[in-house]
Amino acid sequence: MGLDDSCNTGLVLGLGLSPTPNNYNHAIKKSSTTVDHRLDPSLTLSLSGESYKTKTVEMTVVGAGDQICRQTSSHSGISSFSSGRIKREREICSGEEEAEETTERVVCSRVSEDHEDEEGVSARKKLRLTKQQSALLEESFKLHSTLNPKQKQALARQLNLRPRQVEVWFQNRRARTKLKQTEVDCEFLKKCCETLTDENRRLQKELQDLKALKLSQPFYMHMPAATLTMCPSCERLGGGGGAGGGGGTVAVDGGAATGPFSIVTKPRFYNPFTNPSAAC
DNA sequence: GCGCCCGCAGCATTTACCTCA
DNA sequence: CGTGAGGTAAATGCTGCGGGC
Repeated sequence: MGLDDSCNTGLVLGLGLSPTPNNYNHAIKKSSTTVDHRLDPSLTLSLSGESYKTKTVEMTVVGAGDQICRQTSSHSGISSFSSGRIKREREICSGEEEAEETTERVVCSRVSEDHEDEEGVSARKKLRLTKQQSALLEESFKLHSTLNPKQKQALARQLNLRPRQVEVWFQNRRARTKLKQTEVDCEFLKKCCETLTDENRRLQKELQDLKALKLSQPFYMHMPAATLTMCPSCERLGGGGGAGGGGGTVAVDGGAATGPFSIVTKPRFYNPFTNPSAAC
């Protein structure tokens, strides 16, 4: 992630406010679903955002029959699905049933097969994807973080999974990516905050030193030039105009030639958002 | 053109299962 | 062996968007 990536988000770090990065986390957590309306400082974690539109695909909900064959686990590995999401189940499942003969792949289960116990409580068993399946899904995710129905279908067929499972996997995968990115960004912002705090502290101290210097040498202007002190950090002559500063804040001048000792100054205030190398 | 409804996809959040220390 | 934490598959509810009317 480049620094610019996280800095073009309208995020503002304000010095002088108590740095509480945890608020950031909270904000992200609560900005649910209204991605477009984020006004709070936030990081936009945009994924590739392929947009596609599909037509309704009709399917027949197949009855029982598929078996779970787990390669690496000793559990039965039957995945169950609540029947409440019929809409979701209305996906193309053609071809899934073709995979019955495979000996090594996970095969999807069906709603009707989902054993409910006597009380009718569905027993949700967790499917564990094989390494092969995970690897292929990962590969696919690298190519596209979202899938169109055809891709989903093809992938599902390839993996002997139901399209819904592929879809869920991609959803969860996107969520994990986003979470990871959020953590990274949070760390980055913490560092930025620390850096800026340090910088501010340093500048405040520098200002105090300059003020003290000015007080101790009130008539320095009449002294020979050789005795003038030079600011060690910015190579600006001490006692230059406008060193008064207001209320503890450090004025960052643009190097305008106003006083008798005006020198072109280096840009002193460093903004981690524009100076990535120095920031973190 | 505009508003309404519908279907769909994606997301955030939650739940539940599984593994492992 | 029991347990808690962490990972993750799956469920649920909501929102935004596009298309049809």
